[in-house]
Amino acid sequence: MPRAFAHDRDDARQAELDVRARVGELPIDYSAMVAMSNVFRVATAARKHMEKSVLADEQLSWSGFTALFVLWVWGAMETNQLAEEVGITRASLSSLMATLERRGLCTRSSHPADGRLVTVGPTAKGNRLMKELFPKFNAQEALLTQTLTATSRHSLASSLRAILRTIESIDGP
Amino acid sequence: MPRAFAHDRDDARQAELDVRARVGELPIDYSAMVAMSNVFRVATAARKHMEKSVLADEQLSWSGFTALFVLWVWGAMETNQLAEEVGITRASLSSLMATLERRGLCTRSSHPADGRLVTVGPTAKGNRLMKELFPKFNAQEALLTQTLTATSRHSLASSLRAILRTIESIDGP
DNA sequence: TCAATATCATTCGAATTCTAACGATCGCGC
DNA sequence: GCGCGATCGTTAGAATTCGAATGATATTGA
Repeated sequence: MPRAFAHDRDDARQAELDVRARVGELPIDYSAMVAMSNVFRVATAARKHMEKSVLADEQLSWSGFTALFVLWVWGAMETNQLAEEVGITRASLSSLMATLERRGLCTRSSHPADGRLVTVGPTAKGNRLMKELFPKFNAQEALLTQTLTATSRHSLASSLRAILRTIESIDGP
Repeated sequence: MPRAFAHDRDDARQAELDVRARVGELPIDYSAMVAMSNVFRVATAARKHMEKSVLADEQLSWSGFTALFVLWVWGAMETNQLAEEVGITRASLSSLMATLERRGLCTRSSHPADGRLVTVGPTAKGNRLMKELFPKFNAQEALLTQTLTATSRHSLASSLRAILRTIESIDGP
């Protein structure tokens, strides 16, 4: 088990002591360090778990799944907006869409009024795939959070939303 | 603001309703969905924030920073262990170490007793860099969690550790 | 009207990561 | 001693991502 982002309480405390010993007298916010490092660690481990248990069978990348999910729930939108939803740059979305379009899961169509814009939408095949895939994905989400009470899950989500608000107030929407 | 992983309570509720409308009568665990999607979203946004505000100046990748931090705090170790700490494969660590070694931040030395093993350690330059960089990194962690109370941060970390335990019990250590 | 500026999607090259395959090395059984 | 399977770090090739540059289109201002 990694020590750097240990999840056992004793190991976490030991990690804090180790860092404290290394940093010296510099002022460090340890509760922020422990909270954020666990966010990163869980996200990495959970994403890898999802990719292997759900996405690998369908040869779908993480971003590909996210884009398809967004299009499945909210329908067609412009590439600019989809890129923000997925959390990648427009350049990355451009190549991602090329991949998804080649597999018949998405379509691109130019905006009738503004020739610069491109609208992206899901195909029937794409929507069918997500209707089959999302319940499997969600079942794994439920599995990973099975030891948390409903109250803990809501508290977790609430704290994370607060962090997200702070980030967006700093880096912009 | 993205709708898919909205952090405003009303938007989050609306997202849940939208998904509910799309999924139909299939049973979905919404508290798990909201909790996990916020983990992913915060991790992505926070990582990008850190890369731009702290790591970009030093031309350091996320994994490069993580590896250097681990070596700074716990000292030299074998590549196998370091790869697990950083959360990348041994193959990825191999090329990462080549980069860090070329910049004079790490050293590789073969194990005297076991010719297969390679021990990785930080250089003085690497340790100096981390001593300068980590306080800046931590200051940003504190900034991003500034709206959370100490109790909330500990609760957040505790819930995340519980998820981590579950993942490791499924996917192995 | 039309040139200058802005915005958009895309392309290009570099960096990072992964899986699979490889060669080297170790430990075990005979 | 000596194969044989296991383990290690590395390499090769593919996929994904990004920043910067590009070309097309729209908008603004003189």
